Amino acid sequence: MSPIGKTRPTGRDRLRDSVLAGDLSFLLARANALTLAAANAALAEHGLKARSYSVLALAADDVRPTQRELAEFLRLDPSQVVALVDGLEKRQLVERQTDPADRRANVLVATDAGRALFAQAQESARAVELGLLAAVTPQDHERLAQLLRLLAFPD
Amino acid sequence: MSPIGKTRPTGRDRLRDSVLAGDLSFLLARANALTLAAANAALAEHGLKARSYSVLALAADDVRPTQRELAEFLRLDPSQVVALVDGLEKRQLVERQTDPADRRANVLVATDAGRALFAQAQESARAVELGLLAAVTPQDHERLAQLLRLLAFPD
DNA sequence: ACGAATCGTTGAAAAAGTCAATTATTTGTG
DNA sequence: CACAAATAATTGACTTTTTCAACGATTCGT
Repeated sequence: MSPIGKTRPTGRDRLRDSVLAGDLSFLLARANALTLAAANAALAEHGLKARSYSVLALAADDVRPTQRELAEFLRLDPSQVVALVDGLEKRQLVERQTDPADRRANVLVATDAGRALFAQAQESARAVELGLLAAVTPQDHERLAQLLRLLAFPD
Repeated sequence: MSPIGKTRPTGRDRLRDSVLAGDLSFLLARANALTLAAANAALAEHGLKARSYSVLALAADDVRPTQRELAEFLRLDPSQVVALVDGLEKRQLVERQTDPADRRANVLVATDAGRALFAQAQESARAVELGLLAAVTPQDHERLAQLLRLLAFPD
């Protein structure tokens, strides 16, 4: 046995072996930062970012979300959703339709152009995701998604 | 069998059953947003946020990180680290020591007060984390951490 | 020894987030 | 029904965070 109980790792692993590196919040933040950067880079060629991609995805999926639902779902302030939708609507990718059931609310619907662009962007997004998950088996991928869902939707 | 192949869920689940909700990037972003908000709220009573907590954690752990290492590890711009360290140093929780091996670099070290505050803050952080993971078994907790590590440290 | 690279710092500019006020509409209650 | 309270979207002001280029000090490679 070594006479020293605990040896400090050297170089690259010094920080990775710290207490902080075991922290779930930290891992989540760092994983998210890397993933977000990769996604934004890939989506840029379609003139999208992760945010606008998310909005477009929901619109193209015929979810018909109101802006308020969007805000809650994406954890944004309603005023940020206004700007996001403005951008997509100006590009004619998406349309505001006043909800007939509640004329205060706007329901978001993708245009044909929006659906077409989303289909393309989705390809890029998928490719990025596969790249990031290169070290993860498909089973673990699904498992990870399940566990994250528990954190993302606590109720 | 129902004559309709696919039924749209109603109410709360409409968005949760969308394609986007299966997206790992999205789940990561939303889980991170909720976790970060909870952490910040809990750390506020110690005058910290997730960022400053992270820096303090590494300093208190005797990792002796340089500011550049901090920036890479926390995925921040070096200039943001300057501001972060300034704040902690003004409160005498942390000290800049010029690295004897490279006098361009500052190594971060926690003061006794910093270690004491960190110990307290760590309690709050742990409590929050447990709260968030109420629906997750300890085994799954560890599994989640492992999988996140793969995303957070791809190399 | 000397040019190129690196570390921390500064400051400016862009982007993102927060918040209160406003209008239009709906909901709940008498 | 009428009317007060609540809710959806929007706007504008304000703060915080992010991003970037430039700079002095120091180190590295040759």
